[in-house]
Amino acid sequence: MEYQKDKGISQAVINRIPRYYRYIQDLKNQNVMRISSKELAATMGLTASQIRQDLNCFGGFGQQGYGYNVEKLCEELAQILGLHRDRKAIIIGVGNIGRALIKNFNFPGSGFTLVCGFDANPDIIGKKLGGIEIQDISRVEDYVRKNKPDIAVLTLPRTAAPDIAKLLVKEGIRGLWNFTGEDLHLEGLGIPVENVHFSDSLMTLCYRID
Amino acid sequence: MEYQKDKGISQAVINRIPRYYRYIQDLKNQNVMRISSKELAATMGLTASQIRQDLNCFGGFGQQGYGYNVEKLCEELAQILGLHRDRKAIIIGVGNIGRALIKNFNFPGSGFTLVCGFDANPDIIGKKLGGIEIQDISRVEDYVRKNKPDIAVLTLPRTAAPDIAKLLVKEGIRGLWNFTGEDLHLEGLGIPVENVHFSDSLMTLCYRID
DNA sequence: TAGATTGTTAATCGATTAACAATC
DNA sequence: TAGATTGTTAATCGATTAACAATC
Repeated sequence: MEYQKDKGISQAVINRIPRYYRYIQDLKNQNVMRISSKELAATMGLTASQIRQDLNCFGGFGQQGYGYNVEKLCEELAQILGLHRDRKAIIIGVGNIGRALIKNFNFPGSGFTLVCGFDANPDIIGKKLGGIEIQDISRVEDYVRKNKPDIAVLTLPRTAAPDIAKLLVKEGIRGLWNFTGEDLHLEGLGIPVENVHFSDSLMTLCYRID
Repeated sequence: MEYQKDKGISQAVINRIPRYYRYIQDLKNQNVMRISSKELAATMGLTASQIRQDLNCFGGFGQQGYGYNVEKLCEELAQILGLHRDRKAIIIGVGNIGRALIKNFNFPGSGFTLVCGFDANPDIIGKKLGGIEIQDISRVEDYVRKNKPDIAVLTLPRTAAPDIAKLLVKEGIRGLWNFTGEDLHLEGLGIPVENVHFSDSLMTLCYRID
């Protein structure tokens, strides 16, 4: 079954779903059959109440007196997240971060297939890397129009990010996973953007180790 | 002046400080002299009220009828975050992600100097990379005890993460920047941990592009 | 002075937690 | 049946927004 997006679900809840999925997947891999909200809460450092509230935004997956069936819940969470839809992703910028993602990151595990990379460096254009071809950045506009990838991973220099983002949106890209350090969500792009800010994360650590 | 850590300041506020710092730094680089909470709010997509509330957790940095002096506010934010304290960081695991961080990431911009790397691969042990030496992972315990680095960046395989984390804490590490995909904050480590979960971030994007 | 904008208190809103009837 | 645990409503808590007196 496919989940209808209820726009009333808060971002706070949505951000917790991948974490639930991770824990439930681990339990499944350990062949645990069932888990109660109380046990899961203890493992994850949450309250049982919050887990039940969160899951009930999407449906009643549990059973009174029993708890949650791990395998069923795992599948429900995958459905909620849309992991079985096999979205296509392209990556723009094949420097160190781009290469690290291409070679190491488990895209299918998050619902995506990485289909193509783009860069401006003639030394790598035409080469293959981690099973995908690296094309000239000048061809990205044409590529997106013709192949309709769902999202673009932005691992190019920060200064180039806003222009590329606008171009991609114009050609119909549906989401951006943004590693450039530039905030992109505000430009009224009209599509979801996930900004990954390494430096913000490290700075809060700097603050916290008094 | 040094800021005394007021433990009453919420995590929500703390997480916004690096973003304020980024925007104010940009304004400073563009030679903007002053900015009002109203203008800044419009740029950042927040309310003016929230900005004034947030900043006033740390002090009254503005002036009625004028707004905030950009250069002064920039310096205050750097002080709040503790960016001038020149913390020492080591990195554990020099695979693709580790290498990408070593070569590309601006550690000083977040208040840290990367001083040493560790890995198990004999091909790179003893080599230099991005100005730092890569040592044998077996020497990390001794190194931490003797050199007292402030934080460790964990870019090693997930399965090895919990054991290494415990060892580091035992030897006096004061914070962890964790890229392994394993949740580390729950083990009662007693030190701040920043977990960077690429897959969680990408999964929420999968959810949001209906 | 008049206009602008802060710092701060009060009001609102939303998210988390507690409680418990329903039910497996 | 008795015990356990859910789904859900109500209570609490915290965070955001609005309002405004203070003041530059």
